[in-house]
Amino acid sequence: MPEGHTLHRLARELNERFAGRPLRSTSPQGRFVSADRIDGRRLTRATAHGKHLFVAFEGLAEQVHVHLGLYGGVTFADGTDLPIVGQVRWRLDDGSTTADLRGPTACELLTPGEVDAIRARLGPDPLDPGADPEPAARRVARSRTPIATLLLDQSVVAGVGNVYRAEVLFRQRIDPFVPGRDLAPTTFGAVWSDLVDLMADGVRLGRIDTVRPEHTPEAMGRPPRVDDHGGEVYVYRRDGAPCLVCGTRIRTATLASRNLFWWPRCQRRR
DNA sequence: TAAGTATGTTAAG
DNA sequence: TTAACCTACTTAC
Repeated sequence: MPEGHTLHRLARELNERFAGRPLRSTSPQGRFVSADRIDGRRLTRATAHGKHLFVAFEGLAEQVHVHLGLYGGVTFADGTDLPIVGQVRWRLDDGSTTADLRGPTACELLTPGEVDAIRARLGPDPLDPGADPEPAARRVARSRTPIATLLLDQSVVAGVGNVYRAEVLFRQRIDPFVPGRDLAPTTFGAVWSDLVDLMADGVRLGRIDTVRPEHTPEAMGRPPRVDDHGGEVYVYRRDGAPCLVCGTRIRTATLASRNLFWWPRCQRRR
């Protein structure tokens, strides 16, 4: 379930559970070859930038870089020496809790220079309280690329994935195909501040909920919905269903090889 | 048993 | 633009 909120939540959980504690580090699957260089060290700090996680350890200049890709994830469980279930790339335990990482695109030990290089190619992150959205606004304002494509470009805004993209464009009533340069001057600012709120909710709740109180099934007098990905949303993967606002049907299309969901009737703003 | 799918990214053509 | 890669789970045959 990895959009930016998942990684920030994971960084927080690693800090809460493991910071300052010496950890056992192994690679049950054998594919994280540097796991033993971490074994026995104390975790000093886990940080997230967009969808990237960096984990630092005492006495080690390098940091572990993790990217979960499409379906990677970390599970925490009480106990140690637990049986290995499935493919576990990296296992950490502090003597009482075990964390297992499965299915990441990246799990590697990187030099400070390599870490800087990754961070340098990422845009501002709505989950970073000190982030400056101006560089992102400038990129959008100069681009002929559709706003829906720009929002998934991690060098423009870091951490937005396919769900937040579809949902923020619906909430702001923006036509996904409008070129960035054709958006009204205030529109990107509204997108950014909505992302700041939505993604902070995502970190807090551990799921993506985007439906405003006035549009919940209860408020609308409709039966409750269960979305397979676990959140309450307006458009993501609701193709064929009626729009929660106007009742017409959602459209779906492929844009830059990702599924896009939107309602043309509600999303006309530029 | 095989195929398809998923909140992602990179490299090859 | 396409294929490849990482894993688990569901659906089709």
